[in-house]
Amino acid sequence: MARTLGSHAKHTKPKISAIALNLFSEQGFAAVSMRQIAAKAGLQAGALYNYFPDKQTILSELLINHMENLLETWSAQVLPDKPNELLKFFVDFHIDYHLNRPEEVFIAYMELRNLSDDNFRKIEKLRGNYELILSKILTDGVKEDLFSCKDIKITSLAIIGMLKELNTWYKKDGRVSVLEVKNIYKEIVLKAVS
Amino acid sequence: MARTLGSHAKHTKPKISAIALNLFSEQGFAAVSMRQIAAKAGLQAGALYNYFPDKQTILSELLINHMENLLETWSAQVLPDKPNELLKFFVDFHIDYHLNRPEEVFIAYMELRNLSDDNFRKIEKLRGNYELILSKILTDGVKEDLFSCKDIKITSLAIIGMLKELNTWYKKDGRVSVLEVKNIYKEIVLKAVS
DNA sequence: GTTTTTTTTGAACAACTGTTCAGTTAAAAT
DNA sequence: ATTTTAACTGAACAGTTGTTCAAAAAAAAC
Repeated sequence: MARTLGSHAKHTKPKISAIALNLFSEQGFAAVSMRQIAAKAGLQAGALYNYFPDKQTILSELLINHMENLLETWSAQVLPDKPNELLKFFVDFHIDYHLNRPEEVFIAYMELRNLSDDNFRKIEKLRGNYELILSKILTDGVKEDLFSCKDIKITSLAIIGMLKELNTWYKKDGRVSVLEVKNIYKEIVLKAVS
Repeated sequence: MARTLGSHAKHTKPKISAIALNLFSEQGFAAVSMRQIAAKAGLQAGALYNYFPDKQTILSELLINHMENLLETWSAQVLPDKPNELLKFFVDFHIDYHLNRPEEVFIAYMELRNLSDDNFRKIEKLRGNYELILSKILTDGVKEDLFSCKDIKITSLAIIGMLKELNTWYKKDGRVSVLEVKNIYKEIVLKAVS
């Protein structure tokens, strides 16, 4: 056998990416083999190399796309201009975006060390941009005397860390709804910078 | 050759553990081989099996010891009894303990999925105990009208998440000292539950 | 209907994986 | 000084790893 019935490159690449995302998030990059990914896509391992030059690129594409998508989605939002409203908006946005993409979020901070130096720097830069969004909100709020905090950079990181933690325990059918969680977090964050 | 000059089991096991900790935290459990660990310890791979029944046990021992140690160290502290003082004490304690053990902390939440179900449950229970320490502080504080928060469980997780984030970016020779970081975090945490 | 292009196979490569164990030697016990 | 025990080697096992590539067949172009 060779080329299989109904094979189409345009469908195959996204399919491989989706399967890889799923497997990487379940078992970790190093524990997933090319044959495993190929099998789930109904292919032989060799066929993957038509779409990706190597295993690492499958991962780095997932991570870079995830971060770029996050930043683009934020840019497309219509933002309130009062810093305290904007901060609440940011918390809502972050929680919505991340709870809807648990697998991307998971690998985005689990598999960084499997990237080449180049790709690692790319991701770090994108991450920095995201942190800057929050830093800017805090800076504006402090200027207008709405917020107060000792160190804006550290506070940004602390808030993002707090929000990130959510992904490690939140279950959609759990004790509290997304709406409630968002309200609780908004209150905590607002008080934290008051 | 066989038994090597100056070989002593009592020194060897902790040495293996320390090397494994280092490699696991650098490259991830799945990416580290038994031969790699053995080589750094000046042994052949087979010798590791005198000390551990399998690879997974090296990891699970590290994780379980880390969590047990954390809880024991907390128990040995002399605690202030006012909830707001206790909360500050908790933040100081957590930051000190964790910044001094970056590798343990790293693998403790990176490598959970490589544990057997049994060992995973053990770790989850120990973790739950640690979260309970914070939950109890918050509960007492709320009772005495010193704190206010919508949901104690979620607030505990949020605070611990915030503190955990610290380990991902803090550098000892960075812009701020440990003391300053602790002060900033204490202020954020106290305001968050005010 | 024929040719070209795209997509995939399947075998092969050399290296590496966790684990077992008979044999060997250093250290401890006598 | 001899025996016993503890520590370790080195080879072997059966399997897996990422990656390459000539050959084959389906799809697209003509």
